[in-house]
Amino acid sequence: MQRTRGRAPTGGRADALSQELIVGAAVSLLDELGERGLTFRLLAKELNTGPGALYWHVANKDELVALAADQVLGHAFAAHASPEEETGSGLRALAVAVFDALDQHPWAASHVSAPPTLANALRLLDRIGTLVARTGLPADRHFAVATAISYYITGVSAQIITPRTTHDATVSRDDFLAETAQRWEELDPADYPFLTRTTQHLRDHADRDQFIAGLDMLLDGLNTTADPRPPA
Amino acid sequence: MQRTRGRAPTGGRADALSQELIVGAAVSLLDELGERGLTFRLLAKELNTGPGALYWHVANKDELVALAADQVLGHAFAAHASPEEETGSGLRALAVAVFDALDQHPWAASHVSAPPTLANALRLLDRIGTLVARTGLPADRHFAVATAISYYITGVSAQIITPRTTHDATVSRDDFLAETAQRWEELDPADYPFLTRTTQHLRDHADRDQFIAGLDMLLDGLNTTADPRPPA
DNA sequence: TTGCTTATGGAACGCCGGTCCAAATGGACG
DNA sequence: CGTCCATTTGGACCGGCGTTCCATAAGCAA
Repeated sequence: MQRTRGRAPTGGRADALSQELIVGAAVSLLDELGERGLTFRLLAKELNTGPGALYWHVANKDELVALAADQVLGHAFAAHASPEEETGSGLRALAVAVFDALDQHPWAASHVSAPPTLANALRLLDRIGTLVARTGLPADRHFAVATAISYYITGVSAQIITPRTTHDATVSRDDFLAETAQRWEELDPADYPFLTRTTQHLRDHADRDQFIAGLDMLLDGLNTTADPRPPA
Repeated sequence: MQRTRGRAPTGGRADALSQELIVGAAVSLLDELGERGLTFRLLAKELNTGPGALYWHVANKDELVALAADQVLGHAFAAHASPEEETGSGLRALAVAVFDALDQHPWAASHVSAPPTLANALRLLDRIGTLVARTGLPADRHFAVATAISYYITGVSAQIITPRTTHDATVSRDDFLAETAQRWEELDPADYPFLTRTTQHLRDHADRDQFIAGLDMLLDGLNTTADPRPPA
């Protein structure tokens, strides 16, 4: 296997395989069929080759999916693009861009991991850290704060988005929420005082807004500790 | 399949199978071998039966793992136990209890999902909501805030804990961090100004403290919006 | 042309999740 | 105490998966 090395020294075949090509095709298949539907046999057929050839460019399925997820993470930077913004909303915009990217490729949400080793995951953490460093925060807290934000972005996105890949595709999100809400209503209010009271909010909530609501809480906490106490 | 119904009407066999028994054995096997190592064949052998019998009590592997993860979540309540505390540290203690429970069963971290349908996931969200409701927060924000905290707890725990299940068990966590730190050091500081600067923090950080650091940021954000502005 | 490295792709291996169904079990009823 | 029947069991089996193996092809250097 070549793995880490770059392209072939020169020309190569016209129909040459490459890791980028394989990962690209994998992303398409994952979008279409989900993680369970991605198969080395199917992927090979898609690329007019055999399963064995793929293993020359990719170690195994885990690595393939990880690379595919990292490529999706790259979409977020393409959409975001502008690193030169003021601190607060810079972090906010970056976070939302990541959420949106993962939202369009739900299978990827549960495969972006930390501490990052893949290219785009590295870029993400670095950008967050750079934005955090522009705050008034003492330097020795930069790492903890940056990773906390990074963990929030990828972890909470995964929590919100992943369920969509699990549920039967035949039942819509609204129907699923309505069902869940009804089940909550049938619980004993003595055991579940909160849930039985909040079913309407469950029905009405928008995933993206919830991600942002929590994000704003987190960033508010950041500002509280960043500025010792701003004038009232 | 019986699935949702309770026990057999009366006695039943001495060596009778049950969902609890199966899930309990599954947890042991998952602790020992991880998700990939859990097999219906192996589990059946462990319980002195055949794979077919298990499917009478459990729909499929996904459900089995979800039930097992929910049982692990239950451990957190056993450790926490005291719902009658003041608001701030009540949420904090509950969150940490969940993190610790998942920390001891890493395979479970990526399988606690929301919106909850399983027993202990429901209990968790309800407790969080109840504690949030004791804050001065307006009632129409309870749902968003409670789910944000719930998402943080399960999502960030998963981010922090899950990688441990992936890495080769032969290499220690410290070695892995050292390797990663070195790779970060070798990056171009022009492309990765933050990462190349913060490798020592990566080496030294404790996972549990990082979870708590982010949690405190989030809860600070909650207090900021809860109290309009406390006296200075 | 020759020899070697790089890359291919199809056959084969071992194992898995899941289904099927013949048989065993043990109360309910007479 | 014997018969019946719903419940539950468990082993054989199926299709398909990830991965490995290896005979072969394609490009490159001499």
